[in-house]
Amino acid sequence: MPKSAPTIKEIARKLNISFSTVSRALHDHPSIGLGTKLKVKKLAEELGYEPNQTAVFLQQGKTYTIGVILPHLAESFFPAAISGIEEVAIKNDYVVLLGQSLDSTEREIMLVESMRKHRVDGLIISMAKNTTNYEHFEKLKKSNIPIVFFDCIPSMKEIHTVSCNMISGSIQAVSYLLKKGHRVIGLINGPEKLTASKERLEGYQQALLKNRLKFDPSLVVNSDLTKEGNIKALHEILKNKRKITAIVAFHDNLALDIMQELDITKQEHKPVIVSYANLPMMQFLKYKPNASVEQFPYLQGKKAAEIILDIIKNKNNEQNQNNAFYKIILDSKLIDYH
Amino acid sequence: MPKSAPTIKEIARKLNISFSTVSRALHDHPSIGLGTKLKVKKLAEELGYEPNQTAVFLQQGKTYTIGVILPHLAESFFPAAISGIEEVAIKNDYVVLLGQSLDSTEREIMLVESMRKHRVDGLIISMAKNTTNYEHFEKLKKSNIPIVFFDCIPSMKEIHTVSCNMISGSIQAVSYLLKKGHRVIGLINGPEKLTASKERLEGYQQALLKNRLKFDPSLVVNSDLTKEGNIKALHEILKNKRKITAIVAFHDNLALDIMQELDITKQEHKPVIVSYANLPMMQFLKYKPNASVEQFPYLQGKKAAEIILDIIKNKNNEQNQNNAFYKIILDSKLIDYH
DNA sequence: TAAACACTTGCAAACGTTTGTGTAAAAAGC
DNA sequence: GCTTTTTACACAAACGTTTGCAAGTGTTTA
Repeated sequence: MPKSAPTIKEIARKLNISFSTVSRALHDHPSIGLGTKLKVKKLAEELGYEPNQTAVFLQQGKTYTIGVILPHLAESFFPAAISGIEEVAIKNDYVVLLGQSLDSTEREIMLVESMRKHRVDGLIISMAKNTTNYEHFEKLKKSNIPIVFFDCIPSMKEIHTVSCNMISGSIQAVSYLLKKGHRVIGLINGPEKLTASKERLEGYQQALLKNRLKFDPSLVVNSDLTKEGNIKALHEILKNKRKITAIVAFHDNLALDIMQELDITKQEHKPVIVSYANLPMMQFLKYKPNASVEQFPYLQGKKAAEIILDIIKNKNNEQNQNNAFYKIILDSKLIDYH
Repeated sequence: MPKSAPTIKEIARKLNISFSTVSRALHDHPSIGLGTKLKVKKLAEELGYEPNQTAVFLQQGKTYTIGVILPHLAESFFPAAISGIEEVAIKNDYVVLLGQSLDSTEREIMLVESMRKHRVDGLIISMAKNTTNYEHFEKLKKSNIPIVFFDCIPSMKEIHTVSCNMISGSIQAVSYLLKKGHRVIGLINGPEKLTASKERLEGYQQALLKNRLKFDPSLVVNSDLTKEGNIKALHEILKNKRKITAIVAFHDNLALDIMQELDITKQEHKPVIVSYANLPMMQFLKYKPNASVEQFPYLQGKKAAEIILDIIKNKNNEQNQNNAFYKIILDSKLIDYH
């Protein structure tokens, strides 16, 4: 029968001193005599004493925990982001509470509630794709729990955000193709309403403009990002009257889907493809896009964690009167695989 | 200036009743009058009251948190395992504290300490690959924090474990190759001391035995699992006097490395390859092993979580006298890609 | 009419800390 | 040898809960 963990009171009793003295001794408080300090520390060591953090949490009103809610870990973007978050958290003696929303708003709400109950000091969230109601986030703000959004960000006012600007990467992607001589470049984009899609389109258009080419809306199609949707989008775009020699694909996965389809249907002139994500698995692939836009998930996670810790630490300063909101935008970058 | 969260005491003051009454009212304690019960609940709702869990934790000596420590999330095995864990955790109103050891013992120790300080109710661990000293785990056991190990398990007595029996999968893998007519089958294994490696070898030998073939030790080489190590192992095995027509590879990643190398060095008769992991990315690959052994990470995670919760919940029963230890072994299964 | 009983509610201790304040004894000043 | 300062410790409140026990009503029973 394992005895329960030793407490300060236990040490105090055994040493016949008050438990406040024990507490101070363990914290090297200057008003404690060297002798007792040593005695206390020795006994604490012997008993394997560890402060009960839940008590400390209650006392300090802090849990040294940051919550992270994201759609899922299957996409390699998120493990990378978490690693960035964890790195910063560990350095600051914080700990990471994880929840996957699985892109379900309902589950996201539940996770937010759960983390609120567990009194996380701050929250880092990549929103579920189809969340449109932000009440649960508002409630969180009212609870005085700071949030930093990254990657998939709600369209709310007065929030802290970290994101990666896809426009720059898109310009690079299209410019890359233009430089290679392509003039009829298709864009298979994601769902129209997504910010991510809008940014890709924006960059696509800007790159054309820069090169004094006219934007042809018929060269842009949207996919719902399922495998069938991707294939459908591919065939749709190939129907274009003009001969498409290159395609910008919303994501590496989409790129792989359509490359497979191009292969299966034995297209004679396969278009050159560039996409987004720069998934780690790409290094293993023989047939892959020509280039892919890197979104620096690790860095995004790191930044988000730094911000949340900064907010947490300055929470009680006069600083918080100064209602400034972080809005970090990293630049994406095209990675050429050849 | 956001006001701090409302407490039971606040509600009590506003209603001019004692806070113990409030507490009981909120918990639907039978001894509280219906009238006050309603009053209390109404006001609690209005104020947006949420019990301060850290206080509850302190009171109950539980945190409703389970810690998960694993090497890293980059390998898709672990996100799947976490998903299984999270699923069970959520259903039981538990929450998941995550830490990546990055296969560093030092970091693993730090994480264990950190989780212990945060008083997780239980811990699920996939050990760092090169951890050989188990003091930190022993200390945990002494602290009366239950642990369930999965995937990579220390060779300790009296621990709870969930693992996937690679022997069955290995037998299937080799049998698969034998059925295809291969008689000289190489095995590129992982580091010799790993249980995972031992099990693969064991299965390899058993399959041969079953088919009355003699085991030839020269057909087995070990790799350190770095890319260079994998390539080196490939060339070493190909030097064999006998003509190797098939290879069993320790892991899909190893398989991909050596397939790339076979391609680069333009071997005329490429051996057929089967490997382990059944990585999700395989579905995207055109050139991949013929088959791969699935280890059911989601299921392993789920089982591990179910066990840890069972232990936590029965901790104070007389049950814990009965020193039984869970040892769940799932069977692996060969997945044929063709 | 007193005793017994529900039914409600309040009081206070407990969980394990941290920390402000009070107070002895020891050291210093004169 | 007296006051003053310093040193080293104890006391107690607080963080927000839960819960055993006591106590106050009002109602039923003998």
